[in-house]
Amino acid sequence: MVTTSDPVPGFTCGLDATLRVISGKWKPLILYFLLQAPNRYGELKRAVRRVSDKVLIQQLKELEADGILRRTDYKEVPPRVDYSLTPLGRSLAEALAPLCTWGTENMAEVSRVLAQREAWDRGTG
Amino acid sequence: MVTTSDPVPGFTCGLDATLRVISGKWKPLILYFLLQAPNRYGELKRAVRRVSDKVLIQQLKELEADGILRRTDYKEVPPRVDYSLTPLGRSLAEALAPLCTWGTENMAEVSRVLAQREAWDRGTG
DNA sequence: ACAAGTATGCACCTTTTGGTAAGTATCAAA
DNA sequence: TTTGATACTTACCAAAAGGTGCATACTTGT
Repeated sequence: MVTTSDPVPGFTCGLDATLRVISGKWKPLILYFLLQAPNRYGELKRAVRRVSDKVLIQQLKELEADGILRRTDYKEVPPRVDYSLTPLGRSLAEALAPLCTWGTENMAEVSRVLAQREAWDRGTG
Repeated sequence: MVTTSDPVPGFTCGLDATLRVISGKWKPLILYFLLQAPNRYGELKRAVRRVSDKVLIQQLKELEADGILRRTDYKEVPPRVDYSLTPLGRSLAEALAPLCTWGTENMAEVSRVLAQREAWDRGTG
């Protein structure tokens, strides 16, 4: 099979386009927290529990490059930087809201099912 | 640092829960296509362009294990199997709709910005 | 004097994820 | 009879993604 690799993708649909922007282990969570308000780097880092510095910075940079968020460096010392959503970013974060709701409503179901899958993975994997 | 690994996660929020279910390169696309037309393996494979058999099957299995979709094997020969959303799956797929819309509305922006990032990645990498 | 907090960068390494190519059983069309 | 379609499976491998730990430069609190 010849996986025709397009130099400029050309998405199969809107969802495809969106996924290119939000794929990254912590990106949706970053957007979610930024929508509520926390902005300084340290706060974000504490909000997005268990993320490593390297990856958090990296994903913030990508989101900035994609015009989703804006970085403001106050040039103070000790360093003070904050991150906020651009209008584009805000609209994206809002589009994520139904997923939050879904997760909240089905959290019990999800955690049950995920626990099962882990057990099963250990047997199969 | 000691990354406290929880045996049973305990999500930080609803979004976190949802992400556990839909993470996988092609899962959201699978849900999206199944919402429009519950259907056969081969059709799905053609719809989700560029996915490999191995991964498509694997993600279908996980979604089935998670109660998102249902697999029906007609026990015919040549094989005939189809996949459809469960009610839970349908609600999830519906929650994805705003992301499709967002992607469609901002597709130009997204592809521009993504092309830039690729160029930049090659410089920085 | 020393630790801690601040926002990052970097080298190195592990884990996770996904892809390739081959094979299975059966039937129908060429 | 060879080919192709069907829905998978498996072994092997490459790439992507993420994590760890150390370093920076300056300040505030102990």
